[in-house]
Amino acid sequence: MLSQSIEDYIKAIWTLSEGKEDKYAVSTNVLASHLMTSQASVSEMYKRLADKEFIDYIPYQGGSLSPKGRQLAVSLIRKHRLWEVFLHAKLGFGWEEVHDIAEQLEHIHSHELTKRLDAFLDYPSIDPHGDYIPDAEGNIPKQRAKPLTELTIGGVAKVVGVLDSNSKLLSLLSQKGIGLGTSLCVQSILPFDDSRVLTLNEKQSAELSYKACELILIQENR
Amino acid sequence: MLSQSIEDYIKAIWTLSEGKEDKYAVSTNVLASHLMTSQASVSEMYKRLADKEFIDYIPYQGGSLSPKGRQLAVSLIRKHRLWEVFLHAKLGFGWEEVHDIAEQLEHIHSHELTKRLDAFLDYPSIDPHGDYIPDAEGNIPKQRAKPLTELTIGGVAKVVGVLDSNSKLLSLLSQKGIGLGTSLCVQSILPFDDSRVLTLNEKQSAELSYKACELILIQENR
DNA sequence: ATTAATATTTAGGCTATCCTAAATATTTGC
DNA sequence: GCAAATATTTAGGATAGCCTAAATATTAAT
Repeated sequence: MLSQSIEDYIKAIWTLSEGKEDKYAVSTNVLASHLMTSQASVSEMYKRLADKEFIDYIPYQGGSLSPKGRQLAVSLIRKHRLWEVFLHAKLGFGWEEVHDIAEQLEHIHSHELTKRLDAFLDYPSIDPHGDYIPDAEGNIPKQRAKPLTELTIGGVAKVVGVLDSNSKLLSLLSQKGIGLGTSLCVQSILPFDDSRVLTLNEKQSAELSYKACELILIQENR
Repeated sequence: MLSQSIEDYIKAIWTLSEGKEDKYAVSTNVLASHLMTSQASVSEMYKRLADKEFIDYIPYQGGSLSPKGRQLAVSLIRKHRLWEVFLHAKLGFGWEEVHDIAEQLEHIHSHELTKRLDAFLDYPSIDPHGDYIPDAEGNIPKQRAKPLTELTIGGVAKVVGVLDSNSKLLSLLSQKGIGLGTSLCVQSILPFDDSRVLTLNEKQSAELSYKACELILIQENR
């Protein structure tokens, strides 16, 4: 059984090497200030983590996650983000309040719990901050989802989430035929209020206010 | 901030002195075997707990919860049981599976979380094992709820819960006009299958199978 | 009431985790 | 390419828990 402390270190290393090249090593310096602890503690923990084969550690160079470490990190991130969705969508916490509680909930050990929570939440793919939730196998999209307002005219993308569980927004969207997975294209941007005219699933068209577009997260087709 | 270990001790002392007289002292012996630890560890922890004023401790006599300790214990029990309801009613875990996970969840610190969870679950008063859930002020009924099958003819009681979130049972009950708070009296017990004939709220009467009565929890009027 | 049995505490150690200060490597500036 | 600045590790020590074995209290039995 792993201590909370070990899990915190692993998650921090993952976070700090997000988007960096493979085998990116995190220095004790950077990790210590991220975790608000001393470099000495990090140095010591690096040895312990290397022992347990969670990281590859070269003294004076820093640590990088091993496959085993990355798997643990991603499962923590998955739990963290699923709990954030729960707190926001089911308990009505604001997106800015969910982090600290999820920080504790992510350490609950139960594979079955995670599985059932995922199903209960209807298999969400993004959390209330717009970050992707790794799937059960640990896969996670590389880019961060961006709001529909950042899609330029002619751009084609897929809806991956909505940044608010406000039921009015959701009902507006379902009324217009927009949901998770909907493929859309920006046809034009109207003058004055910047409303978007969209083509949905290459068929119908719909108009959506700037305010609504800000809360819709998309993943652009490459 | 309190450690998980301290919380476990406090909860164990509460559990072991449940139903006993006020100021009932729990011996190191009993507590050690309950927590599967050594008596020496308990003895040591007793000193720490007494220091922090969670217990009154007389060496060689054992420890009893102080008001502060009792308050902490009850808040842990409350969280534990609320999470059990969540796991059972919302995530579909069997009542026998919920304990171990709730054991971890009860240590999550957030007053607001507990409050919102309580509301989300619609302020339940019993957990999936039929135990009462302390309210936000820490009040908890003394007796355990018992199944309707244990109410004798002529006995009057109030429905305090249902031991299964099986929606078929719930819809059967609402169809018959039985819900939380319904006051009922056993008019007769039918031969052969032990079905109960009940008087509801001193007005209508209803018949209920033994199988259904087993899952309905009541609190007898004194 | 004294001894035998039982319960409890103390002593002495262990590990994980943290800390500060000192020692050692590495990097950078000239 | 060496000295100064910076980064990293090691040394030494603290605390919370846990353990076993030894010492001490209490209780029970004759």
